[in-house]
Amino acid sequence: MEKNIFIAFEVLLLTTASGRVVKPIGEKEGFSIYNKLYEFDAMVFGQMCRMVMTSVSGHLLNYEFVGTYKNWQSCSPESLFSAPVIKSCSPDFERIKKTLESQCRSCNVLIIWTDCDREGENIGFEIIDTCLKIKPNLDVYRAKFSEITSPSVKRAIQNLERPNKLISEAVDVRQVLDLRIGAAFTRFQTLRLQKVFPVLAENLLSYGSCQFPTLGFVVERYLERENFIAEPFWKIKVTHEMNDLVVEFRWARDRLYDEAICRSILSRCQENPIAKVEKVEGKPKSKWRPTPLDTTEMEKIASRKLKINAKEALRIAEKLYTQGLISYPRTETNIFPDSINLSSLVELQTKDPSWGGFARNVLREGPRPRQGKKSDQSHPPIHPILYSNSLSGNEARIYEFIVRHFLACVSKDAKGHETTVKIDINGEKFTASGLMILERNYLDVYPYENWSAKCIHEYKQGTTFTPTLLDISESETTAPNLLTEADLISLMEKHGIGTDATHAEHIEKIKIRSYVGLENNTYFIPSAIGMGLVEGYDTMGFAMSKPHLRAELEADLKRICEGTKQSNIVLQEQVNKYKVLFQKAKEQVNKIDAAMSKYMGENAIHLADNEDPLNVIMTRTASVMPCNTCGNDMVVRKHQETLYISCSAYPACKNSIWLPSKVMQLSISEESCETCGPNVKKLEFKFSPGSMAPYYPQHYIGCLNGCDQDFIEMLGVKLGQTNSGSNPSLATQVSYNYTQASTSSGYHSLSSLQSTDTDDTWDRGGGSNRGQKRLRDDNAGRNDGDVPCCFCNIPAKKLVTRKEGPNNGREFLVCSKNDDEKCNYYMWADELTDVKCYCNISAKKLVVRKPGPNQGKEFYACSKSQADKCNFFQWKNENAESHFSNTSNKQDHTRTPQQFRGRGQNSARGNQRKCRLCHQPGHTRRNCPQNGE
DNA sequence: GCAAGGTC
Repeated sequence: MEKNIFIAFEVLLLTTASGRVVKPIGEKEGFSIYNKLYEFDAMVFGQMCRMVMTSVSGHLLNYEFVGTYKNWQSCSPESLFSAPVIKSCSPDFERIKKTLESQCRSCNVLIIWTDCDREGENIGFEIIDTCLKIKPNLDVYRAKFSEITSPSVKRAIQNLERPNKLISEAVDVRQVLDLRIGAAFTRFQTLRLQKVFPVLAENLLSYGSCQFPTLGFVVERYLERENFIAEPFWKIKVTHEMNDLVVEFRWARDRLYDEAICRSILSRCQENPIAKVEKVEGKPKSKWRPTPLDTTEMEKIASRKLKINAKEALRIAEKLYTQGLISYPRTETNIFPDSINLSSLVELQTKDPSWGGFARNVLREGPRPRQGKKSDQSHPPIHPILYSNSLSGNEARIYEFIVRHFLACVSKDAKGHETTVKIDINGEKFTASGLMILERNYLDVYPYENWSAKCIHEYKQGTTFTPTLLDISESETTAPNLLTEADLISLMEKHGIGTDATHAEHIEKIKIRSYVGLENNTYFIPSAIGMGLVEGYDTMGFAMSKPHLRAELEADLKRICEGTKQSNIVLQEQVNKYKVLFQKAKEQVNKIDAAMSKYMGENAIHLADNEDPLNVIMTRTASVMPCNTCGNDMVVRKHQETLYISCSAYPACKNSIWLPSKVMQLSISEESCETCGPNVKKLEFKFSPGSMAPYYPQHYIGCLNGCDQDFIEMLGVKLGQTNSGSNPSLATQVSYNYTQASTSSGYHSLSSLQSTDTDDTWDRGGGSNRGQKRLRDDNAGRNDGDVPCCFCNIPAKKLVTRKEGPNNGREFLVCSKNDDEKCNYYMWADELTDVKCYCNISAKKLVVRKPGPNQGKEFYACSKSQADKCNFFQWKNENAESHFSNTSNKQDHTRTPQQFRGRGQNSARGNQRKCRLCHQPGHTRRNCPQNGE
């Protein structure tokens, strides 16, 4: 084998280069139980290669705000337009990422097989970025396929391309914009309206670039209907009754909106009310079978005909897909590729008592699919894969519909014969038509459509007859119907709002948010909240609820893909555009209040400026000065009783200035520092009595940017990293880095952590430790119990199990950070040991359970989860010196755990002996814990 | 507590 090729799929598929699904040489578990690994050999680049294949499940990484920007109360919504965002892996996807990281080590080439659309390209780059971090010299290719069939896969592997960064960048732009705009406007309108209308206190009033236009469609149709003025119109009605059959003729002028003219035409007809048959025409007429089924069509028909809403229909289809009964349900394709074996799929259905006979007929004639015009280049139309007769309820109904639709679209159009009769009554023309159905064909298997025959008399050209009725009829125009779910999906598709996979979600979202409701369980009607929001922004002159904002972005994204516009420029322009809209919306927020008030029938509470929740946040999160590390705002914060000034990008940036306990109050003054410039605000301090030198007043207004050296020294803030001020020696930033906080033993006392707020507990550093916050060494080893560090390398928190059961009362340790920041460290206190693993955390003690010579013997191993743990292993009664059975390798004995770890990585190249049984270093097969012999 | 996009 020359090369190892690592392929990553967006959805799982096992093929060889020839495209045949094969029995893999090896199937092994990755870290994620849902994303397996397969190994097989295939010919690539003219040589036989060992392929390792796995899948990811959609996006691996997600943009999110960091630190204080996640918190609604800690930053202004407006700051979200420029707040730092990071792309990170959510916990659910960590295992998939780990599989990629571990597998790519042994590969030379990476081939991306994600869907060949924009999102797929972006997912591809998430995989690439993940793997290149581990193995920078991987050669990366992109397989481009038009569908997942044997010839297409074969063609793709023989014509590998390079991944397209531009396409991926366009998706990044969309992601960042959706996040910034969605979060900023959601927080803005939620915070404001909850305060102004207490009745909304529990409502989340979200804004999103897809959900809002979706709401807009509903409101627009509702208003069209409300504002509709009916207009009367008149028609001339002609019927001809004979042998109990009434034939109705249509007027060639259809309708007239002027009664007088219509009546005068009628009078003329009545002067000589004889109908002359001018033409009788007969021609074949077909009713076309449906095109192969794509997602939106499935949702629309399910909603219209089965009365199962789009969200539920898609959920059921996904379930049928995971059961292997139908093909992938999220597809925009309505064309069957030539290579798909339709006969065998039809064959599977021949055993069914209801549609089996029809399927046999199709087989006899040979399946002939009617082809549509859409292709997503990835997935075939939705079709049954296996036969099932054991489903029930809506699952059975959706499955039956998919089967019937499939059989219908590969059968034949219905055929009929249409007769059209044209008559003349004293100069006015009328027509009537009849329909005879000759062959029902697909209609026999497709009850979701019908075709009615229409009878007509036998007329002969040149003959005459006297109409039974010749009169005028009056009607009026009717308002358009409210939108059904199927109408809404059609509008979303037409205007490019959402994707096939998300239409149903956006509709569901506006229902959950109480922006819309359903009338007669069928027609969408906007709620007071929905009306108020849309009209509020409309009165400002913004088309927030119209689809064209999204359409403009789509056009720009296309330019990025084509290389005619740079992604950073598009992002900047779009962010600026929405930021201006946001600022205007904030200025005119009263208009939203007024519109909401109008529809909700509630008075808006008038808020003074200092009561406006947005202003309150602004005051609290006002910038003291720019951070000298990252440029974001430094803001005043408080931890328990201790005031400090920290970078708003925490934890991405940990720059902070902790103030001593003698600072009792701190506020930002209106005044900027004359020396440091307009962006640096002076601070108003109030000190505890007698805590400062006599010449400092108890109230003092000063700058902490570095220009006021006397004050900084008096305050007791140690000088740290140089600020960007004029005098580098006057810097004030003190960086507290928890990872530096370990004592020599690596253990901290719980009591020392709890007392961090008192100034004396901390050694603010000096000399080589300048700028680093350290715990005093004498805190280690106190009687109240040493505690180990968690994965964040800060002392863990000890808790007691309260849940009833065998562990009730047992102590355990977890990360001491807040819920949204804490790591997943978990350890029983009674399993704590002094031994540290390669991760430099306390190892746990375990017992060999496997029967054999080692059964009952105790050993130490990494305490992290299976997915995260290192290779550390040590028998309990052997000291660190005996880790390695290779005694000639003396220098290893003095290595630190970190060095061992480095060594462990080298060992992949064969420098270090590993156990032949479990392939872990540090012991031999003879004393391996897995050795049951 | 926020978006939209993948997907299991």
